[in-house]
Amino acid sequence: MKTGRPRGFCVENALDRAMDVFWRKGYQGASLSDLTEAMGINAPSLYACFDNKEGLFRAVLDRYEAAGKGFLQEVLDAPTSRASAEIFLKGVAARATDPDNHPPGCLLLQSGLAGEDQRIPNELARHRAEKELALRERFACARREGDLPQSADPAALARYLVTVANGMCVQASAGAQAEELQMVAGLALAAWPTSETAKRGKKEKHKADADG
Amino acid sequence: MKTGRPRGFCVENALDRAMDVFWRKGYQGASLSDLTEAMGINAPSLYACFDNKEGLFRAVLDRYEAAGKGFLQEVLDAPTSRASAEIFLKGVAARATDPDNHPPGCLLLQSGLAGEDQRIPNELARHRAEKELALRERFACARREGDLPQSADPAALARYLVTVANGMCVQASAGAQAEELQMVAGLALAAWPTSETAKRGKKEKHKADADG
DNA sequence: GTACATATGTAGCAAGCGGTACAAAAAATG
DNA sequence: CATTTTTTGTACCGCTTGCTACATATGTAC
Repeated sequence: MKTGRPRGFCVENALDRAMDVFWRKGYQGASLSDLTEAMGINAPSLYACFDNKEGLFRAVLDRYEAAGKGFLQEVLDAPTSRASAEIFLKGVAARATDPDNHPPGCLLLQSGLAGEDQRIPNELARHRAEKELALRERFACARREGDLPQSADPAALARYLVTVANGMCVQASAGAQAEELQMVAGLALAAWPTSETAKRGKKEKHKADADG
Repeated sequence: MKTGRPRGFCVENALDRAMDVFWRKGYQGASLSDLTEAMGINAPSLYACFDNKEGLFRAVLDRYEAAGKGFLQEVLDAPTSRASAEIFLKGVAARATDPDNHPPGCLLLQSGLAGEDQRIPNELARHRAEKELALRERFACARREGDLPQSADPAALARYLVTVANGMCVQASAGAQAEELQMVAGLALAAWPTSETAKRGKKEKHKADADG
C-alpha cells in the first residue's frame, strides 16, 4: 500500500473544474488563483500533483481527448464516408453548443490560437491535426473500397471537414445557436462527392426517365 | 497651426508594428514591453496617443478593418452570389496565408477567442458578425433578383461562408499552405445552391441530350 | 508506540504586468 | 526673448503573476 498522507481531493473532479476555467478564459487568461479557486485546492497541492501550470493544462488536455475519443470512434466506424462526415459535422455542431457540461466552443481553440510563446498553440494544433489524420485515413480507405470516387482527394476532404468543424466552434464561442450550426453542417455536407456507384445509379435513373 | 512639440513617430507605422505583435501573440500575450519595443516608442508616448492597451488594440482593429474594406467591397460587388462566395473564400484563403505583410491566420481570431474578461472576444465577434451581416444582405438581394433559388436561406449561406472562412484562418494559423486552403475553398463552393435559371438551363440541356 | 512518507495551509518570493509622475525637450505664439 | 503647449525619456508605482519554503497534518510500516 502507498504510504504518506492521502490526497484530499479528487483529481478528475479537479481537472474538470480546471478545464472549465481554461475553456472560458484561455490558457494565458486562466490565472493560478482562478484555477486553484475553481479546483478547491491551494497552490502547493496543484504543483505537487501537476508540476506547474503547463503540466496541469496538459493533464486537462489528456482528459479532454479521452472524453472525445468515443465520438471520434463513432465517426470512424460509420458505414460510409458520407455517414462519417455527417456524424462528424452534426456531432461537432451539437457538442460545441451543448449548454450543460461545457462552455460553448472547443477547448482546443478557446484556450489559445496565439500566445506569448508558441508552445501551447502548437500543442493544440497537433491535437487537431491528429483528428484530421484519422479522417484522412478513413477516407483513403473509403476510396480504395469504392465508397468514394477515384477523383476524390482524401486529404482534401479531411481538411475540409476539420476546417468547417473549427469554423463552427468559432461561431459557437461567439454565441451561435445549435440549430444555426446544424444548418451549416447540412450545407457543408452538400459538397460531399458522390461515389461512382451512386453516380451510376443517378445516371441510370436519368436515362430511365428520358427513355420512359 | 497646432502648437506643442510634434510627435516623433508615425502613428500608422506604429499601428502596423503593434498589429503584428497582437497578431502573433494575441491580446493578452502581447505585453506593453513587447508593444513599445516593436513600435519603437516608450510607454508614455503610447499612453498619450492611445490611452491604454485596449485603446491601442481598438486603433489596431480599426486599421485592420480599414485595410480589409476594399476586399469586402469587391466580394459584395461581384455580379452573382456564387461569384461573391468564390471571391470571398478564395480571397480569405489567399490572405490568411500571405507570407509577407502579416502572420498567418486572421487578427480577429488570433488575438483572442477567450480572455480573462470577455470584452475583447466580444468585440472581435462583433467585427466578424458585421461581415456575416453584409454577406447575408448580399444574398437576400440575390434571392429577390432570382440569382438564388427561393428555397435558399441567405442567413444560412452567409453563416456557412464565414464558418468556412474562420475555419480556414484557424488552419492557416496552424501552418496550412495556401494551396491546401484553396482546395478547401473549392470544396466548400461545391455546396453552393444552383439558381432557378441555372437549374432550368441544366434540365433543358439534359432534355436536349436525351432528345438528340 | 516511533519512524517514515506524502499532502496540506500559510505566507511570501522574484519577476513582470499595466500604467504614471516628472522634468527636460521641441515646437508655435507673442 | 519669454510663454505656452505638447511629446519625450527616465525612473518608478502598486499589483498580480507563476511558483515555492516551511512547518504541520495525516496516513502507512514496523
